Amino acid sequence: MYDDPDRRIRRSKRALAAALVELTAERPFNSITVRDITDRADVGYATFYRHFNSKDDLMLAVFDEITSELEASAGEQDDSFFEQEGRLVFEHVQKYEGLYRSILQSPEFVRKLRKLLAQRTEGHLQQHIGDLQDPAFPLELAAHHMVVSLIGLIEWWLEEDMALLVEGMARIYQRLIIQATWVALPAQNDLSSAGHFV
Amino acid sequence: MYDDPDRRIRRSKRALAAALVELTAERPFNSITVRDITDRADVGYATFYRHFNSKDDLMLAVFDEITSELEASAGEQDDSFFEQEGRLVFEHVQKYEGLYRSILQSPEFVRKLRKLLAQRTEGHLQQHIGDLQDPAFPLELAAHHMVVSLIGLIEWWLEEDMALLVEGMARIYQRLIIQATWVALPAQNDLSSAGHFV
DNA sequence: TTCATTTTGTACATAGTGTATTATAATTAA
DNA sequence: TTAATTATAATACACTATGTACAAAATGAA
Repeated sequence: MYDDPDRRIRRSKRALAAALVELTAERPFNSITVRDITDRADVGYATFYRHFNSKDDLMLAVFDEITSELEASAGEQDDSFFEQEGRLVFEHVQKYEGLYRSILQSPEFVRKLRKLLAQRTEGHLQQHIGDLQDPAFPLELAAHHMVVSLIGLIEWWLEEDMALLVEGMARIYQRLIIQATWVALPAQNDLSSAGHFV
Repeated sequence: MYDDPDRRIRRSKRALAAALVELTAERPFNSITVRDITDRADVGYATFYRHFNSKDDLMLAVFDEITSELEASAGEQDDSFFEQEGRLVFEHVQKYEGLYRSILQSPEFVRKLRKLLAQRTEGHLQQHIGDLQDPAFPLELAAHHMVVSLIGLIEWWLEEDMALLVEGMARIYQRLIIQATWVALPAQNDLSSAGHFV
């Protein structure tokens, strides 16, 4: 995003992104106009449209920026993926609170976040489970459930102004979502086989 | 909503509500304007604003209308609440598919739907569990989780164009959400005590 | 320094919202 | 049935926001 050879372009994009982050920390995403962003960034109104197609487009770029950071830290973990994931995610939320609050208000971004997480989650489930699929309970649905629940947990945490510690949320996540989903999977519905998850 | 003494008011409101339901079955809620609704309802543009403050306000009224129907059927059940709930909800979704698709696109209505369901769910949990609360895992969070997951399940079902039967979804709901959440609750984390839920 | 490109400021077309007005029509209450 | 009341339709209007167009000025790359 900020890798253009022309310094003016880098400067404009950076200013617009920073302005959006600032504004989303102050008030709801819906209430922010393109003019608000360009004013805050101290950039001409038309300049915005040279680099981004819409307000959502800018948000998407910012979103990609910060999620790649989460992806990177999650990528370092490997077989201990599910144990670490909760902590990493809640730390990330804590760091980018305002942005998460905005993103979670916009169905489009929630969809994007879901897709990102669901893809990873299904892969990891497949890896742990093998091919013991039940057509009455697709693995894809299990992954979807885990992701939706995680996002729900994040929303609840933010609504409660992050009263619980990251570690507490990670533990609840582990128990209520990871472990619970594992147990509910048709092929291995006893705790003893839960392996990594318990 | 339709209980005004003046027949003209009833007629206008009914026409506007029906038009919204029709339009939401055809295309996304966001893309529908007030003018679209009044055109479809064959009602004057300004008339809309005599009865509703906004497009959302109308949707809210329609939403209240159909959820009261769900509430009524759920109210008939009592101690077998959690067993029946899944089937009732998925039947309701099937009946009002277009409306659910619209509602689930709007964060505001999702919030309202959540509140409605969460309140009921927390009450039922309390009733089954008593006062064995753990501050590290509030009952309110368990209820929130159940509701968010249920809505997530509905969304997945709609995305898959309701390929699974109502009964199948109800069974998955029972297993993946009701039973799983019960097991994850701190005080009774063994299957044998699950009582109603297993 | 030169020259290509970006930026700026502004104007404009478009689209949607919500309010106001007024003649007309429907409804209620008497 | 009639009179008073009230809703409706049609339209105009102010307002807000979006996204595009264009010429002049500023800036950066070479």
